[in-house]
Amino acid sequence: MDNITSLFKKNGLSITDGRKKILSYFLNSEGALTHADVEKNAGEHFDRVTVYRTLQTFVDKGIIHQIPTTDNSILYALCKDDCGAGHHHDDHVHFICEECEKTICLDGVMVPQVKLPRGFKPRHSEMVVKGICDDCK
Amino acid sequence: MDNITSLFKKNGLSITDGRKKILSYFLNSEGALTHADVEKNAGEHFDRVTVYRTLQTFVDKGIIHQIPTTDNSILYALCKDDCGAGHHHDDHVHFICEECEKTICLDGVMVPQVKLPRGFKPRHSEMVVKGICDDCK
DNA sequence: CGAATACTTGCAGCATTGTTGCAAAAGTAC
DNA sequence: GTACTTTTGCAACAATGCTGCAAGTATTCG
Ligand SMILES: [Mn+2]
Ligand SMILES: [Mn+2]
Ligand SMILES: [Zn+2]
Ligand SMILES: [Zn+2]
Repeated sequence: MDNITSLFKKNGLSITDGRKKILSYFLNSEGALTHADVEKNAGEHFDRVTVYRTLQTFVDKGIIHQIPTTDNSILYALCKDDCGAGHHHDDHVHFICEECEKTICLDGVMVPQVKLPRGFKPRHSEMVVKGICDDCK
Repeated sequence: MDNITSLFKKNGLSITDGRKKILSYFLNSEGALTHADVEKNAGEHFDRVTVYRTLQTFVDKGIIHQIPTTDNSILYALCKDDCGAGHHHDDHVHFICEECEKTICLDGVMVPQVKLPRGFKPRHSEMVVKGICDDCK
C-alpha cells in the first residue's frame, strides 16, 4: 500500500483513479497549481466538475492548502505540515516569482506575528511575497 | 473644485459622472469593496464593463489598490498613501473579519520583512490577517 | 461660445469559470 | 458476489470577465 493510498484511507476517502492521478500530479510538481493546471495536466481528461470537487475535498481533508492571489484565481499546494480535516497549520510564507511565475511554499519561513490595533483578534495570517526566485536570479 | 475632481485632473482623467459616483462610493464605505459591490451600490446602474474599466483605471492611477483573497474575488480599497500611476506604496496589513466579513486596511500596520532563503529577492509583500474585528469582538 | 478632437460608455456577443441535480459508474463492506 | 455507499460525468445554468464598435460626453482650442 503506497503513500497515496494510505493517505486517502486515513482520511476516509475512497481510492479512485482520479484522486490518485491528481494527487500524484501535485507530488510531482514543484510549485503551486491552479484548477486549470490540474484540469489540463493531471494525466488524463477529468471533468471540470470533478476537478473542482476533488480540490475541495483535498482542502477539506488537509491534504492541500489554498494560496490567495490578486487575480481571481486560487493556487493550491500540498500541505507539508501536520494538517488534517478541520485544522490546517500552513503558516508559512508563499513566494511568487515574477520571472518564471512559479509559486513556491517557503516551508521554512513562518508568517511573522504583527501587533494589531486594540480590539482586533487574529486567528490566521497569510503572507505572500513577490519577487525573483533563486532559479531566475 | 472638490477633492474628487482635482484627483481626476491630477491623473489626467476626464471627469465623468460614473467615475465620480464610484469614487464617492469608496470614500463613503468603511471596508474594501468587490466589483459586485460597486455594480450594485454605486448609486445608479452602471454597465458591468464600465465598472471593470473604471476599477482598472483607478488601480492604474494609484487611486485604489487590490487585496488578494482566497475565494476567486478581488477586493479593492482606497489608497491612503502616496500612490500614483505606476507606483503603489500600500504596504499595510489587511484584516478580514470572520464575523462581519468586512475587510479593513490597517493603514498603521506595516507588512513586516521576513528573512527569505538564499537567492530569493523580494520586491513586494502582502499580508492578510483573518480574525475578529474591533466592532464584532 | 461652437466645432473639432479625444475619451468614455453601453451594448452585443463571446469565453471562461463556478455550481447544482441526477443517473450511471466505481469503490467498499459484508 | 451482492448490497450499499461514494464518486463521477453530463447537462443545464449562473456568474464573471473580456473585446469591438458605435453612440454619447468631456475636453480643447479657435
Ligand atoms: Mn504553502
Ligand atoms: Mn489597503
Ligand atoms: Zn522564478
Ligand atoms: Zn467584524
